[in-house]
Amino acid sequence: MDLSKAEEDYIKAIYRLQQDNGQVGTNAVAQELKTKPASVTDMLKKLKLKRLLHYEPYQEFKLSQEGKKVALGVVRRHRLWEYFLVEKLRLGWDEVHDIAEQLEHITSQRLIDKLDEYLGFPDTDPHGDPIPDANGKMKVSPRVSLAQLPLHMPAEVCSVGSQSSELLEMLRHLHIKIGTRLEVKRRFDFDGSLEIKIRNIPLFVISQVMAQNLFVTHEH
Amino acid sequence: MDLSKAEEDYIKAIYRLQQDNGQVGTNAVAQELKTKPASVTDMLKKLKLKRLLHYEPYQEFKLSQEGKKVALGVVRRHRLWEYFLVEKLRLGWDEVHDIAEQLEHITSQRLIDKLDEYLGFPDTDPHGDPIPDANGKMKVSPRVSLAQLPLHMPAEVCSVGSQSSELLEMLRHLHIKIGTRLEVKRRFDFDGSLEIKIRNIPLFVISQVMAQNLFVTHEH
DNA sequence: ACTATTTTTTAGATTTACCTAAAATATTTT
DNA sequence: AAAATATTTTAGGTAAATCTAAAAAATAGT
Repeated sequence: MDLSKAEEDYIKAIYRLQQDNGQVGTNAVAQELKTKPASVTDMLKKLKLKRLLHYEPYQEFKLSQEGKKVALGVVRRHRLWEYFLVEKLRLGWDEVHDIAEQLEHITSQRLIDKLDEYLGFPDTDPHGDPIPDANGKMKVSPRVSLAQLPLHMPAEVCSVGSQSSELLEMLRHLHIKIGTRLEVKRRFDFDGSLEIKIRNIPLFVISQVMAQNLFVTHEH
Repeated sequence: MDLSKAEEDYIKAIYRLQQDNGQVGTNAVAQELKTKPASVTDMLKKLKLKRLLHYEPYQEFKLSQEGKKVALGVVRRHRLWEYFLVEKLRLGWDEVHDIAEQLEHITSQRLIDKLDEYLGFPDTDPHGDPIPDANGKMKVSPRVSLAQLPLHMPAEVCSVGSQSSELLEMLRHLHIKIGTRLEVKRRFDFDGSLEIKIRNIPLFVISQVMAQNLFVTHEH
């Protein structure tokens, strides 16, 4: 079955919303794709017809098994390309998302297999998100937001909560990237800000909003 | 100005036909793009409106200066990607054309600049065709078809006349690739076949059709 | 339980890139 | 030069993906 760019975009969006929020609505999908709810309804019908989606008018909808497989394929392509763009072409991690949005729609199994091999079968993309393997499996490592990390516990940044270039640009300014080791030294009750320590850098403060968008791993 | 995939495809096709045949017609374009002459007419009007094409009904048409620039951009992207697919991902030179047809439509100047740099600013693609640089300039090396090469003159294969996988597959079978050094030992009047000598390989014969599709350079 | 609000769907248009069939124009042949 | 043939264009239609505006259904508020 060959899908259009639009179909793939909808499936990917529905998948994302399903994972993050549990339930999905036409409004949410429309917002995600910068389109209108009426257009979403049209697409839902088409995806149902292609058996990629379970859907009845006015009811909850969710991806079918087949639909999930498609979504994972798109995510896999997107993240492999992002890895390529950052690690090989040396583009900044804040400028690769939009390019990967286009590359992800190129469907050649052979291309993706070779790319994966060329990159050394990476299992996370430059933002720390897991890359599904050829069978759709991905390593989901337990992660904790910085906002929940106990004080004085050494931890390592493993992913960011969003792809927005504003966030990524700010992180670059703060010298925080995937793999950065840090520790929370203090938590301010006033506004939830955290004081952070990174090796070789003086203590500094980040907002609660930022903390909620930074995920870390730590040795128990 | 942002162009659709269809518009880029038409411009590229018209450019190719212009170079190869001099004059172009709606029929030729239609055949090249596997579409119908009526559809070509529609597009010609649109391209004229965008000032990419000089066109009046029932008359010859040709790309404007601006149109040629667009065409060279598409060709540049196509050939850089082909180079990447063969030299980096190690795909066969007979399987990269279709993939590059898709990749060529991804328009991010930044992406292409970085790709070019990553590849080391190559000036020919895996089929020996010149890659336009960022300004649209390309090194056109004087090339002679094997059918015209004088007997016993050592020469080096520098490009092939078509991208068809049938041709490329046959060349692989014959151990001929870009850079292969060879010599024409004999020319048969009967059907224009040539007897070829390649170092380390016994003499063998190729057809006239094949000879016309192989281009070589030689020291005068 | 019944409004009020929000969400979702339908109905009807629009745009892009196609198509077929027929008309208009060019070109070639006799 | 007229007839026959080619090519190109017009006219009108289709499918995909979108839109707006209005109707239908679900959810929430009192």
